[in-house]
Amino acid sequence: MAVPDRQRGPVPATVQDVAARAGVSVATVSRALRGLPNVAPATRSRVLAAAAELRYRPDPNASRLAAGRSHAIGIAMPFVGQWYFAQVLAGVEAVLAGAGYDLLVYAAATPEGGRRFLADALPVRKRVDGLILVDLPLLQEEVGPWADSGVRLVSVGQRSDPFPSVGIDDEAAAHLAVSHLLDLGHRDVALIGAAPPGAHDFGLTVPAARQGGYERALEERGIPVRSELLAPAAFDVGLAATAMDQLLRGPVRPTAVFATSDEMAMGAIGMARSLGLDVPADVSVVGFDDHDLAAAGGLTTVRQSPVDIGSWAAELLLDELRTGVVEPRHVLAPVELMVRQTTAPPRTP
Amino acid sequence: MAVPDRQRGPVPATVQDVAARAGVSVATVSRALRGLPNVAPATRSRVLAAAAELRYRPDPNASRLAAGRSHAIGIAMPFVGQWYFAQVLAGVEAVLAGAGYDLLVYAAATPEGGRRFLADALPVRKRVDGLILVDLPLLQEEVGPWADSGVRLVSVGQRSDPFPSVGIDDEAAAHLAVSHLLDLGHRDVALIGAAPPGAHDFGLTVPAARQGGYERALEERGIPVRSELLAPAAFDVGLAATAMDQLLRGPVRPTAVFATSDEMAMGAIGMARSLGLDVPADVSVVGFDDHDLAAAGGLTTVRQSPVDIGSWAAELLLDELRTGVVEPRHVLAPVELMVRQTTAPPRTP
DNA sequence: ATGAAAGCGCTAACAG
DNA sequence: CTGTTAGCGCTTTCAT
Repeated sequence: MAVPDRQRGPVPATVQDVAARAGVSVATVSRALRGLPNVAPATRSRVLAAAAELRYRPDPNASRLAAGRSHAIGIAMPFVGQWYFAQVLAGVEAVLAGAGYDLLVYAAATPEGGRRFLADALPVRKRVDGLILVDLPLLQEEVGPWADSGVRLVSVGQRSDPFPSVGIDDEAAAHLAVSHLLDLGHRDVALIGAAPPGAHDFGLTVPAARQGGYERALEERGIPVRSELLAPAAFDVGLAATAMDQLLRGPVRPTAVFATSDEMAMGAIGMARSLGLDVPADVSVVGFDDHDLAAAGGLTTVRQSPVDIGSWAAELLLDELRTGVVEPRHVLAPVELMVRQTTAPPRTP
Repeated sequence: MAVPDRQRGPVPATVQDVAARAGVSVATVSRALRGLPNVAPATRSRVLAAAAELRYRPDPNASRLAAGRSHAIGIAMPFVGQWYFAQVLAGVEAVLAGAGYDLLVYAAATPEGGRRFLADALPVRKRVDGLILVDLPLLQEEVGPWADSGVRLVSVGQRSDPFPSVGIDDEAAAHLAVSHLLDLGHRDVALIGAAPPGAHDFGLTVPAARQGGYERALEERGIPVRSELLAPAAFDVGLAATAMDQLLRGPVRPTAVFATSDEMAMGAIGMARSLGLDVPADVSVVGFDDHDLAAAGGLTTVRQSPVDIGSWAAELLLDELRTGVVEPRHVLAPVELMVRQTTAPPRTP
């Protein structure tokens, strides 16, 4: 038996082989291939030619071990299957692929899972040079360990000072959405996606910020915030539908609803319609995100571009990795109100 | 200056440290920590204790280099942002995280990108032990190089013989959807998501298989397939809306439409409604996938569970990696017709 | 059951 | 500008 089952085919070439073929030392090969200075042009092209002929590919693990850098970055988030997260991931992936970095994905799945992940930097160190945290709340006491770990952090959405971040102004965006409803004449505006009790325990700020914008918009018009109109729904379509059902049967029936994600908005609209109500005639709904399906559904919403947000986060991280400089910038991504067909003035009684 | 900016904090412990602390050799530490046999129970617990005290974490790169295995798997797909792919990714991630494997993500973005990725196995070898190909068509001549590369392959959706795969029976699923429409009495049934000209050049079989099921259902009832009712839309919401627009204005106005993804179905429905038509009274629409938003939208569709498909693919791959045995199985995942509110009998004229 | 020692393939001083 | 030479931290024969 000549070869063990795996690993057939031509034995991969190593730096040694390339060096021999080019008639130089391995050090020169390493320099030439990585584009470092202090290599004579003629030598470099000889090395390049030899490498090409041998179809040489550096072993990433050997170089990671020797250099202490992985040329990989990680992205950690609550779920990979939800629209927003998948979009951010897409944006990150595109930038990293272009830069020749590997992308590792970590999903937290539950708040506890997120806590466990953030609580210990050791498992990821040496695996990635940097990490993008998407809507995962870093606690104050975890900052030090991560800073010491050598893993560069950038956060998306949820901010994690003192690390750089990319995201939108959630408070202002929510204010924009709710003001649109108020401008139309609504006064009984419900919030689907309110900050749930306990969210603060996990340090989540996004739901709270959006609720803050909702409250400010109401208060600016002298409309009191009523807890009966506040429904948490954990960014889940089904829970949003249930919440809508209860709101519509509740003591004060809202004439309009602000859902803090388009997925929740669609769940709410579906419920309203299955209850025989017309949207927007009977109840207006404004969402958040501008989901790929929002336009098709005629959904009025606040648009953000998670793909861009992901791209910027990746670029921020790559910059930091390349320059070594940590600029604790906070990039604010734009939002825009997209008025479509799910909002209208309240029915005049 | 005591320490270089990066890499502060306690210097990470190595096997050497653990060995010293436990009073054994590094070889024994290595064996004990990995649960290999031939380690006295007492010794093992001493090593475990020492490792815990030192907060030891093996350096993945060193072990990859020495052992020649990465304990990482990759997933390659056309897009990470689309619902189906994001779900598959979620399923894969969950299984791998549980198994302690790293997950690397590669997106092809274009057919050409996919071709380039598949054309050369070298870049991923040593990075991952296995690779899950989602709807990426491997050409015959690429099989050998991948088999030789040592990277284990499993495909999802699009099949890549002789490698194992997980997926649904696209032909049968489409047949199910279209038969539902025919059972309702429709005869002019359009297909949004037809195999585009050129798809075959890339070896894509999924659109063709779904179209095959559509055609068979019609033929079984003696209904001729008319090319005017066949519209490609590249799994894109906007293109589907455009296609719907043209179909509804075309020579033979369909009374029903089968869209090969829910996203396309929703685009089509949105267009129909904005044209003042009622769904399903004026035109029935059946989708494909059972997207998270399908139920909320009352969309009739063929359900599949991409999360499960991803999980199974990951498990297949892990089995193969652990046992070394390649069982060229083809796992067929279930589908189910979900009849909701977007389909009804054609209006009787 | 345990230890000694030889690498895995590459990078990074340090010389020259 | 180029070569020599240590390692990086772990796994794995081969002894014992």
